[in-house]
Amino acid sequence: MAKTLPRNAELADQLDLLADISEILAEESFKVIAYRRAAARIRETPSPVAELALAGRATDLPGIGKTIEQKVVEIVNDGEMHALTRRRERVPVGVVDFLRLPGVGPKTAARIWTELGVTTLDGLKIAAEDGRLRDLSGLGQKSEEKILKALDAGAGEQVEPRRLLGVGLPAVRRAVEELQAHPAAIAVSEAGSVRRRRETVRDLDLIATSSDAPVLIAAFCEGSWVRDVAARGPTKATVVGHDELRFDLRVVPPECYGNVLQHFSGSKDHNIALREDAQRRGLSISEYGVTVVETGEVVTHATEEELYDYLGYAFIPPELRENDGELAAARKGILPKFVELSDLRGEMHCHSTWSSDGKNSIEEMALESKRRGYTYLCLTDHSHYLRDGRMEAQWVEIDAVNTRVKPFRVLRGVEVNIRADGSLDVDEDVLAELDWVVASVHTAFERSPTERILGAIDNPHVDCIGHLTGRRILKRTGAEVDIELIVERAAEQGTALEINSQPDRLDMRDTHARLAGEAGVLIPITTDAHSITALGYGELGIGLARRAWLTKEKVLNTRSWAQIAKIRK
DNA sequence: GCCGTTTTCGGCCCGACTGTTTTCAGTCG
Repeated sequence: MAKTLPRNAELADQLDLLADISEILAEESFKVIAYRRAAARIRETPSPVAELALAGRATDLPGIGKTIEQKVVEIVNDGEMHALTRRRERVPVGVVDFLRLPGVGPKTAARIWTELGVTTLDGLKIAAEDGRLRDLSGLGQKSEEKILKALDAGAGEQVEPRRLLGVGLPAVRRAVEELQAHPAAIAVSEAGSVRRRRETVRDLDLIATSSDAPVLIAAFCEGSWVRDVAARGPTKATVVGHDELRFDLRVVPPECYGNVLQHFSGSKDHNIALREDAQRRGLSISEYGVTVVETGEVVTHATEEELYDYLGYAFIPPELRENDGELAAARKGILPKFVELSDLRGEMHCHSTWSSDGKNSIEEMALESKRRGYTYLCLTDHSHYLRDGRMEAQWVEIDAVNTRVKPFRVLRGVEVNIRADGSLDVDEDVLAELDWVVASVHTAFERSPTERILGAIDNPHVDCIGHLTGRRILKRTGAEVDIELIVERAAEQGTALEINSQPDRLDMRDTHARLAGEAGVLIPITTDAHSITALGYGELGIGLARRAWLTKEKVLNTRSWAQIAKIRK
C-alpha cells in the first residue's frame, strides 16, 4: 500500500458529522438517516472500507450505495469529503456541539445559531445566563435551566461514559435475581445491550411482569444496591446504584411480555429493519404488539419466540440482533445453533503464581477448573518468568499436580512474547517440547503488528495467537492489524486465534471473530485468568462468540484434549 | 441517499415524553 488509508472509524466520524450538519441545515431527513446508517455500518465492518471503496466493492455493504462509496473515495484521493467541506463552510463548528445538550436537537441548535447568533458553548452559556434562550418560541424557562445546568456540569463536552460488560452483567444479574425473588414478580429478564452482550454498556435494562406493578416498582426503588431514584412512575423507574450504574425497570402485563422484551432488547437497527420488513407485509410493530394494518387488530405475544414465529422468523438469539444478516437467515430458517457456556471443556490460556502477576498456584487453578466441569487446563505462564531452568522446574510441579487431580489434566504450555522485531522470546527447541504455545504481542503495538503476528502464525510451534490486537477496552484501542490477511494465514497454517474473555480485552472482537469463524479458523475461548475467580470470565467470551455467530464446532475448546491433540498443528 | 415479496420510483419504524402549547413540534430511546 502506497499511502495510509483512512480508518473505518475516521470515515464513520466524517459521515456522522455530515449527518449532524445536514440535519442542522434542515436537509432531506432521509439523507441524514442514510448517512448515519452508512456510518454505523462502516464502523462495524471488520475490513478497511476505504480499500473496498477503491475496489468498487463498498456497495456490497448494506446501507452503502454508489454515492456514499464515492464520498469515501474522495476522502482517500482528495483528503476530504467535498459535501462535508461545503457544509462546514456554512455552519459554524461550535453549533454541532449543541446537539449533545439535553433537549437540544437539530432544530433547536439551528435556531439558537440563526436567531440568537450564538455559535459556541461558551456563548450559549452567556445567552442562557442572560435569559435570552427563553425568548425563542418553543423554548421556555425550563429548557433554559436544563441547558444551563448541563453546561455547568460540563455536558456538551462529554457523554455519559460506557462501562464494561464485565461490570454491567453481574450487576444486572444481581438485580434480576433480587426482583425475581419478590412475591409480586412473575417473570423478570435483563434486556438492552447487556442482554445482547455488547462489550460495553450504558444503561442496564430490566423487564418484568407482575401481579402488582406498583409494589414491584417500590421494591426495585428500595433495593439494596440503589443510591438514587432518578425517576419513578407506576410502571417504570430509573435508579442509580452506588457504583454509578443506571438501571431501568419496566413492568408490563404478561400477555405482551414478549413484545416488550423484544422491543427493549434492541438493537435499534435490528428493530428498525424488523419493522420495515413487517410494514411491507401490512404489519405494524410496537412494544405493545403487532397491528394488522388492514383490520386494526392488535396481536400480542407472551414470549419472544411466539413473536418472531408470528412474523415469520426463527427465534433470533439476542446476541445476534445487530441487523447484520440475522433477519434474512432467520427468515430462511438457516440460523445454526450457537456455542454455549456449557459446551466448554477446558481452559487454554491461564496463569499461575509462576507468573509474577498470577494469584493462585497451579493446583488451585486446576481444582477450580475441575470444579467448573472442565477436564483439562493449558498452563500458559509468561515466558520471561520461565527462563534459566524455571520452565523445567515448573514441569516437575505440573507432573506432581497431575497425579493429584487426575483424571483432570494440566498441560505444559507457555505464553510466549512476540518481540518488537517479530522474534519469539523462547527458543524453538523448547517450544517444540510444549503441549500448547500461545504467542502474544505485549509491547510496541504500533511496530508492524500485522507482520509480527503473521510471523508467529507461520511458526510451526505456535498453536495460537493471544489477544490479537492487545486492546484494553475504554483505555487503548490496540494494534491496527490487517484482520483479513491474518485470518487467511491462520486458516492456512492451522494456527488458532483466541477469544480472550478478560472483561477489558474481549479480543478478538466480535466482527473479527466472525470473519475468523467463517474462514474456518479454530477459535479457543480462553479466560487468560491470573486467579481462580477470573476463570469465570468465560461467559463474556461466550457472549462475544455468539455475537460472532460461532457454533460449538468452530470453538476449539468444546473438544476434549485428546481431540485437540490430534488436530493441533 | 438507499433500496426492492410495491424492483429504477416512491417510499423510508414507532411511541413516549417534555415543554410548550391550545393541538403540537422536537427530542429521545
